[in-house]
Amino acid sequence: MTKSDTVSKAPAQTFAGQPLQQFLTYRLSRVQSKLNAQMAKILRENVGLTLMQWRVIALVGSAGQTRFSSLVKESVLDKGFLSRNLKTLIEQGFILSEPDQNDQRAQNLRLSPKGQDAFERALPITQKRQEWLRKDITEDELAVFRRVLDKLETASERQDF
Amino acid sequence: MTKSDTVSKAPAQTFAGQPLQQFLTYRLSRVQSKLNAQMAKILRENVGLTLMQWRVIALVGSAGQTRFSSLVKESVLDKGFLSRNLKTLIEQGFILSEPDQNDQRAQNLRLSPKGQDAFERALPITQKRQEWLRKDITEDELAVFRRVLDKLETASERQDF
DNA sequence: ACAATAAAGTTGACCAGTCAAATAAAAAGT
DNA sequence: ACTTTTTATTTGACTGGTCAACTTTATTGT
Repeated sequence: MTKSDTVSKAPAQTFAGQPLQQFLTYRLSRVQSKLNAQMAKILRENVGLTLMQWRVIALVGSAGQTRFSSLVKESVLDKGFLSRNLKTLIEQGFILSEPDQNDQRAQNLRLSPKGQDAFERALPITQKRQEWLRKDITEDELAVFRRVLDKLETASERQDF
Repeated sequence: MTKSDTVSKAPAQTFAGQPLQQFLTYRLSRVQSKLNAQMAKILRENVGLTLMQWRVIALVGSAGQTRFSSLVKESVLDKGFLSRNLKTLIEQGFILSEPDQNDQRAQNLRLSPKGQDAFERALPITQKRQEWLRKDITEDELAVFRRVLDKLETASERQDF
């Protein structure tokens, strides 16, 4: 219709000789960002949480009583990142922080009732979504998928390119 | 040794019922960031380019003479992102920008000799690395991998969760 | 007991990315 | 010819995320 219904060559293929790297980088990040976007939407609509809020709440919720440093170790999140997000969640009343008796540096973290409630409402939804995502993927496919990711990860760690 | 040799449960598994979402999100982003980091390193050491410089140079280089707007369409990059990066690459002398004769809004872009040189030096390296990455992955595995990504992407686009 | 070191958290600075608003020129409609 | 709409590009503002420096409190070594 529009005059600039531009020629539209095969979009990604235009790119000279980079099919795999192209494919990998591009697809990986695209899929990931779509998964995140969807998850964010689901959480927003069903529980009223942002992805980030959920991440941290899930972390604390499934750990029970923890300390900041344990979270940093268990999750793979950055200290700074976690610290800031935790702070806003505490301000928002999802998480309670109490100074540790024995160690004045440390703070003990746990969900507030409000946080616990959010956690309990979100959890089954995330599980349901998980099953939903998986339902079209066979065990075999998933196994291969994991294996390829492993191989890629391993390769990407090697120095001897 | 230390008194706070904290109990250290199985690290990732601690996380309640999220294996897949966990797995997907976490693994995907990890693999991706490792691939990027490695690529960045290779480019830095062998060609002296940053990943970002390379991305844009590769884009312009394989397109030949283009316009900004075409790049935006072909790549999936954000306008703003591209505009800024292009600007710095022009300042750095990798890319030449000439106003279009017919359309005063548009600029024609192409690699400068310096940019062309960088492109030609980087290209074979990226291809070599690509083969290197692939060498442990069979055709079948790759096919499944793609298929799973497709399925995930499709699922992540659906609204009817 | 006391200096050196390490651990817990916080903060500041910074880069990548996304989105939306702004500017400016061209094309279309009347 | 003149207003409206579209297209091209830039800029600003904001989020997510990483890194490193910094403060405070414990721990360790002497």
